[in-house]
Amino acid sequence: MRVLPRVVGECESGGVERVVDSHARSESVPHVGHQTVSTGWDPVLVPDGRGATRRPEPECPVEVALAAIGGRWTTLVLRDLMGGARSFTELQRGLPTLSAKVLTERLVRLEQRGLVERARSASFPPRTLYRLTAAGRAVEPLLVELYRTGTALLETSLDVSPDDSPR
Amino acid sequence: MRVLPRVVGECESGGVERVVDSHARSESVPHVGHQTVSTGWDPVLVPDGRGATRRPEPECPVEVALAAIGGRWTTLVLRDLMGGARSFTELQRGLPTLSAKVLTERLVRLEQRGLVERARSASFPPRTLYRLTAAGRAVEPLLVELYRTGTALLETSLDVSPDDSPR
DNA sequence: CGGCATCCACATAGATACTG
DNA sequence: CAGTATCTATGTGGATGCCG
Repeated sequence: MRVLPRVVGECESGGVERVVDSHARSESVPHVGHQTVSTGWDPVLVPDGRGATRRPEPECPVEVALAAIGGRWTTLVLRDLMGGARSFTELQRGLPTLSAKVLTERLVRLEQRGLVERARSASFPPRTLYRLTAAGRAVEPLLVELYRTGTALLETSLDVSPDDSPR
Repeated sequence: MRVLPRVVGECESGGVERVVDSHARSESVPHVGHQTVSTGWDPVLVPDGRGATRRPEPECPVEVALAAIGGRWTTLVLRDLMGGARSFTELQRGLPTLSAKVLTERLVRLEQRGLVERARSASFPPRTLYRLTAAGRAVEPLLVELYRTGTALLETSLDVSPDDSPR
């Protein structure tokens, strides 16, 4: 993904460029700090300097969001966790063809990113519950928007034919 | 993404399930047609049957949206095209480290999906212009939402450390 | 139950070189 | 200008099997 494939986004920090020949033309990207400054792009799309980048940068908000939901199955896991805490096995039951390996990977990543927290119960049988954190719940509007946009695309170009997406 | 990466989504059509043992428990996914029916998930996340799936299905709106923006560099290309029509070389100038091969791939996919249209001018020197279609413009709110969510994630979990996302 | 360790297959990104 | 053609490296998903 991928997704991602990873997927993509946009950023820019301070004076990171050293490979490109950038110092003779100040035409665009006027070395913005962090606030709303004219970047040459629509300010709705690029509200601050972190989006004014010429390549995929991990610190770019778009990249951060894509990384959070990126990877096959991830949005489905998030969807199921939006309904409340789930155990490993419950998640597997909800997604029967998802292998334990991939589910583990997804949960580890989501936990590393702070979207999910793991709670092991000391009782018997031992149970591990996964639940969304505040950060995890913060992606719900994004999932809704993905659904909405996908619906719009299906209505606009009603062909799409067999899929061959990168991720 | 890889956005991509592959990434993920959710769907369901008519009576597609034949692998799973589904006919003794009508607990969830009550064989919904297309309208708003109780699926066991939050109706905000799963407004219709296409989102009530147990695996990534290409017809699911979420998958469709992710496929549209999926793949490294794709959101950056879309961002630049949001500013108006661009030639191949102009796009390359805006994204200097993006190889011609990948840019070509992205543009072909975006065109196949109906998000971008190509216009060759008969004049000399020959110029090819890429511009967004109505469907392409329809993804702008999604890009905005990605930026917003990414910003929220950066504020919430201000660690994220070096990236190791799948896509 | 809740995973981890392997191995495999394939898709994709990137670099490089060439062309109508 | 606007791509195409290769080749390679890596990553990511899936299957299978084992373990505390």
